[in-house]
Amino acid sequence: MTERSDRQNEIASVAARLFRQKGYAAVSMRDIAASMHIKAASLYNHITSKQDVLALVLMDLAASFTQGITTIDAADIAVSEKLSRIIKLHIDLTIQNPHAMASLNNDWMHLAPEALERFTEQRDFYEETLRRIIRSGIEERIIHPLNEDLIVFSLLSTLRTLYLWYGRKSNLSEQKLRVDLTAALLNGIVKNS
Amino acid sequence: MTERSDRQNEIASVAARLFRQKGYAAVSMRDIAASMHIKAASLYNHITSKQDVLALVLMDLAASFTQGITTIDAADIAVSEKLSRIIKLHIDLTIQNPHAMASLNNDWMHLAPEALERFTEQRDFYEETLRRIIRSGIEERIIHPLNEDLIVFSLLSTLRTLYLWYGRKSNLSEQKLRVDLTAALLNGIVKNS
DNA sequence: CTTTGAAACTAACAAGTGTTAGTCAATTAA
DNA sequence: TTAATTGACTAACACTTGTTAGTTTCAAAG
Repeated sequence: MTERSDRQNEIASVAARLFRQKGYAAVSMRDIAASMHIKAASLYNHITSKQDVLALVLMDLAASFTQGITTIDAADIAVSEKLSRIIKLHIDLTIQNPHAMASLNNDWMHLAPEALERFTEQRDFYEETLRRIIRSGIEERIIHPLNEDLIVFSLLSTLRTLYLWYGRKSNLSEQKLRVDLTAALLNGIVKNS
Repeated sequence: MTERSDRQNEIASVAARLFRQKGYAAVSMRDIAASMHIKAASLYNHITSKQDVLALVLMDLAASFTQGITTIDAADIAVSEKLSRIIKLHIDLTIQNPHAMASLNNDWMHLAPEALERFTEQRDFYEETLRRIIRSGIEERIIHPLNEDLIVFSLLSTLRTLYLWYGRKSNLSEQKLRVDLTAALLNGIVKNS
């Protein structure tokens, strides 16, 4: 895996936007090319296949999540602080890559077999790490003793689909988003629990 | 819109499963036909187009959500009870239509224009109704005064992606799912809030 | 200048797409 | 028994798909 050229990054950026709108399968190489004002064949001077474009869109972002949660998990901090930082990680990466987040959720199954395996490995690792954090929180009596898988997926469902509505509705600042989202996810929305 | 035939329901059922696996655009009419052990052309004895199949998959389920939240909202019950019932509504409909739920999230933009408009109307109505419920909860001091759009989408993100993991992980009963999910969403996961 | 390299282009391909037309066998209604 | 309907079939259509081959343009390096 060599360094990515500027043009490759442009392709990945344009493709991510289109993938988000219509999904990987509904976007043609001619669509991507037209958005760059070139012809489809010209794309192949920079990439080797359509699946390669998808990998360009996904794999860096997936690696950022892997690296992010690894760092957080290794830190010597309380479980609740780890969770707060994980929420912030998702917010930061979503703001930086809103379009690619859609493909991360919906298009990853169209990766070529080798890339697909690397992707699912990272995804499994991420979920497993988060589950370990949740479990230790339950053992420390810091987290309510609910089903731990349920907690993991309840958190991830919201965090992974942040891209769907950040920026669309009442444009709250990144800071208020983080504070309110952390409160909603960790402390709940109903009073006097 | 006439009554749906048995064969139409079979097509919708098979298509929903395939749409979930690969997405609408990546599923061909020949794929759907092969899953039913007939030829693609034979499908057109029962449906008029591929987009029609998608409408068959989506529109009934969308109507169920609309009807469900309308009934709940009209009931003379506390806000927290409304929220509990909305959570149950999502659980019930997800268990009954796990595959179609995926298309409801990811494939609706491929509907033909008229169906698309009806769909987005219902979706907007659903979100607006939920937001009104949340807002009245905040005004009654029952719900924490967080950003109301954030609360709506935090809840819906989890509820709409239930299909992704129900049945996959530690097979908890429908009852425990409902109880724990309600607790996690409404009361939060961290103690002593 | 000349050469080289990158990056665009045109043209074309084989395969797959949704869909239509026309046919035929079997079940149902008269 | 006959007529009509249903629902499968084969064959084909016009179009789009990802991709390759070969060519041209043009700026940078020698």
